[in-house]
Amino acid sequence: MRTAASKNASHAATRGALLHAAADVFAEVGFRGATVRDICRRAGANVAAVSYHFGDKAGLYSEVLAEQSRLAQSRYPVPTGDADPAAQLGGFIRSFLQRVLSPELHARHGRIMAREMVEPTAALDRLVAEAIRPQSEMLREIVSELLGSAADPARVRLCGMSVVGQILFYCHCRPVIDRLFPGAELDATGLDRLTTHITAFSLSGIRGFAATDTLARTGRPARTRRRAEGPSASGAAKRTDRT
Amino acid sequence: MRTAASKNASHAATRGALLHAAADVFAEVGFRGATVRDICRRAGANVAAVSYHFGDKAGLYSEVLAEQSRLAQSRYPVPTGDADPAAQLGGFIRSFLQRVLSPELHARHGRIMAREMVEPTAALDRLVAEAIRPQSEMLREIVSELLGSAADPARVRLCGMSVVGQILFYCHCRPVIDRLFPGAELDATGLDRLTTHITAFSLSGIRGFAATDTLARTGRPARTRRRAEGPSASGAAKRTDRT
DNA sequence: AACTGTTTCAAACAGTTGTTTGACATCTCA
DNA sequence: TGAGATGTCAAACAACTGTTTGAAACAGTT
Repeated sequence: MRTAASKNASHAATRGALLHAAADVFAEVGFRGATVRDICRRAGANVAAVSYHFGDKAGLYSEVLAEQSRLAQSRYPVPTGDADPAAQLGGFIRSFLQRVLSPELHARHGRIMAREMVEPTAALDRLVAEAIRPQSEMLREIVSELLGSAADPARVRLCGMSVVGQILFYCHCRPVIDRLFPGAELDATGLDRLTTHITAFSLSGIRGFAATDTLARTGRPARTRRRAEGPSASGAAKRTDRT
Repeated sequence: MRTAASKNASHAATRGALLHAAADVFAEVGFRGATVRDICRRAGANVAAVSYHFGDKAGLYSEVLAEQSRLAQSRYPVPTGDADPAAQLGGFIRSFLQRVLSPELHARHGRIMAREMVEPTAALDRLVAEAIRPQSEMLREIVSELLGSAADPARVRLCGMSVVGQILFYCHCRPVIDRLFPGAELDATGLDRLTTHITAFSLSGIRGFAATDTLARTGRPARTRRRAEGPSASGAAKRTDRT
């Protein structure tokens, strides 16, 4: 049997060093591109260490994914308060952006998550269950409040994805953005600008749908107040967006 | 010297078969995951064929990327007409969605592009120059018209990215979406619903910024007409969103 | 000191990778 | 027909992959 705590400090040490180095390597070149030799070299450990501590490369990756997810969540949690829905949405967007784009987290967490979403491994199911679905549920409640109680659940989902899509774009397409608009850094103030823009854009977008229900509740036909819009815009959307 | 056309039909034949098979394989497992042996097996060609026809694996990939980009562009071009800006935006969004999500193109073009954006190879520069930047410029002009002539160029850029972000989300995060909301297929009618939603959402979002300028032109202070919003919403955006 | 379980390590293993090689087949043009 | 270019092919090459092995180093207990 093992003697509780003191047995061997080196166990936790090399295990931690492996997780640390692996996060860097996986973020840089992805799961496939990463080699256990490279990871172990950076961690100052032997090649066999991965097999010993995590079973195999996939086990190490899965652990890195879970740890990065926890770390980002505790570093920038979604602020839960009794604020109005608009402020709640702003808080959700801000914390989300910080998790995937803040310089401290993008290099590892953001890039690893982006890769995992585009090119999923067996670890994605666990990630969805433990990290992504709870976030999705939070956003659903916020958008639902903004749209009004009578909102179509499908519309709530679509609006939620419109919000998240805007956020993740800067994470997933960073290489393209850097080439299209060089010099547009994403430091702290850049993140602030992004937060305010996406929040304002999304609030307008969501309220464009909410207007219908709001007016409906007052008994006034929604159509009379709508401005003329493009043919494929909300006019058409009202009839077709069902599921 | 080579004798023009008739020399060897097998040249173009195996070259085409390689491009065809390579597009499938690269879409399925990415550049790194693809093996030239697998590609050649599917193409019914010898292992040495890739080296002979394209120099190396990277050359083949670069050619696949360029060909897929041309193919998608010619299959679903952005409709250019003298329609009003709102309809133009709808057309842009529709064609973009079809290129990356329509069943015929998503399996190859959409997935390859998604991978290339998240995990770029040396071929990304060419792709940006030949395919992405022209699209970006088209969108810039549409959004610019919607926002009004006095619009801040940075705001135009941000709005454009908000639009594209919504679109690409369904392409990049498809594995996650399938797990979060199983059964939500993306057939032709699903694409229609998506088009109308994103168009309506974006028009509202963009017009939320345009309102300021519109009101400013009438000489009326913008603030007086604004509803109360979240602190991090458009109120803050007005002051901070500059670059 | 001897014993125990734990952790590290150099070395090796078996398999796959992209690419090259030189022989062979096929075709064009003189 | 024969010279020469062009395309295909099986085989081999060298490098790298994840993982395993058995011995050695280590720490704590008896």
